[in-house]
Amino acid sequence: MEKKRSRIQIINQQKVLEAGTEIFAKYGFRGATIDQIAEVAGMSKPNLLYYFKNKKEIYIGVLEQTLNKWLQCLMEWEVTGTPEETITNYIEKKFEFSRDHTAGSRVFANEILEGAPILKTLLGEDLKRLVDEDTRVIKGWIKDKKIRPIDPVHLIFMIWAVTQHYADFSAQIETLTGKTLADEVFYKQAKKTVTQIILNGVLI
Amino acid sequence: MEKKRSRIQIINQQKVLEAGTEIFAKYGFRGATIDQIAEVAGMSKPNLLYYFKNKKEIYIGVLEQTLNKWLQCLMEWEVTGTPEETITNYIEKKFEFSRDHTAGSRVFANEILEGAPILKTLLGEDLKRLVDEDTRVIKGWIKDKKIRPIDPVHLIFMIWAVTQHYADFSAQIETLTGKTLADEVFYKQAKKTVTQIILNGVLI
DNA sequence: CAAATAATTTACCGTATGGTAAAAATATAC
DNA sequence: GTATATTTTTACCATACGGTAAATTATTTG
Repeated sequence: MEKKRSRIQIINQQKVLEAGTEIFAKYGFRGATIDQIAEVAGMSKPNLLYYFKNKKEIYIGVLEQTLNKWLQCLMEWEVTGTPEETITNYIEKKFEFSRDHTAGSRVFANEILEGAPILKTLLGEDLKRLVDEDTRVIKGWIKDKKIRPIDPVHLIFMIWAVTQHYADFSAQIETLTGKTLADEVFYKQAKKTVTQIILNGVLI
Repeated sequence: MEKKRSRIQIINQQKVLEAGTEIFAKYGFRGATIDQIAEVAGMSKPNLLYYFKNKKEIYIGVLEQTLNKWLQCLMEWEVTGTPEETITNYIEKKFEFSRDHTAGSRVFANEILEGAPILKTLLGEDLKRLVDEDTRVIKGWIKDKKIRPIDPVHLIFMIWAVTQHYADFSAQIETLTGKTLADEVFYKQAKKTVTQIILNGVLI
């Protein structure tokens, strides 16, 4: 039975999770230090450790929060429309996520680069279910000859890859174009081009 | 004037670079330790530091080697053929790179996640030139109405994103599909699907 | 084979980092 | 306002880590 969290607890735990997201995004679990996180969170290290008993707990908290947001984003799409509407909406949602949760996206990337030691199980369960569901929908479209016969799983990976790329590789993108997803015009142009290519790529 | 390197020097420096690639791929610069690299390289830490004067030198060595391979891969495409041939060949080259240089690809990803502190300059010079060149070629195709009018730079990012994804996120892909690019059938299927979607996406 | 050079090991050092104990300060409940 | 519980700070500790010095062993060169 969890004791109910005080007002200060709620505020400070959230502060730590946000600071943790920022630091883990840059340096991964091993590379991040509690001192860095504490500094960003605006509190002393022992004070931080009063809220999270060790580094791993902060990390798990950050991962959980991020994964939940991501899964929610993946679930939010409407399957009722045409393939064109559905795919457009799906890409839009993922682009929004990359723009609005850039740091979280990178924490995720770092975790997977380290071999997904913490997330592996969750990915194999929750995410697998979502992928299987999406795959079924796409296979239905193919059967009904609404889209070309492509391998669903690779289409899904393509969309994830591209949208994630704009978040994770924004340092590279910024160096090459001078822009990031924070730039409204660039954002729209990226989304439009990607949507266009994928739609033309799969629609008959 | 550099003294010429001995046989043992050449072998051991290469061993260190390979070990470094493996470790930096997983943990990034900050998260990697010299001890880990030394262990993988099969030598003691002081022995390793006889060949590279500090951690950063190993890292720079690894980055240089990887970037050179990547730039070479990007330069190797033939622009003389049709857009269809050229794009197919380009995607193929990038897929090959992801499969054959998975660890290097991840070192690169980690560096960019950390904000590309070392690579920023090089990306802004060498890579920028390549992108500008590719952009010009693609713009030519658009002008000649050989492909649809899409934003060249986002097409390039799409191809990079997808191919890189199979290297960087293979832990996730493996959890979801049970396969990696090392699996011949999976490799061909991924390449085929991606090529198909992109070609249909851009060709008129 | 001996001298010179290169490679490797052993034994360290200072700092950074994860984490703790206990006191001090602050907020909350009565 | 006082007692209680919560929060924060101060002062630490042990270990991990980056790096060095010097002695030892192996290799090359004449």
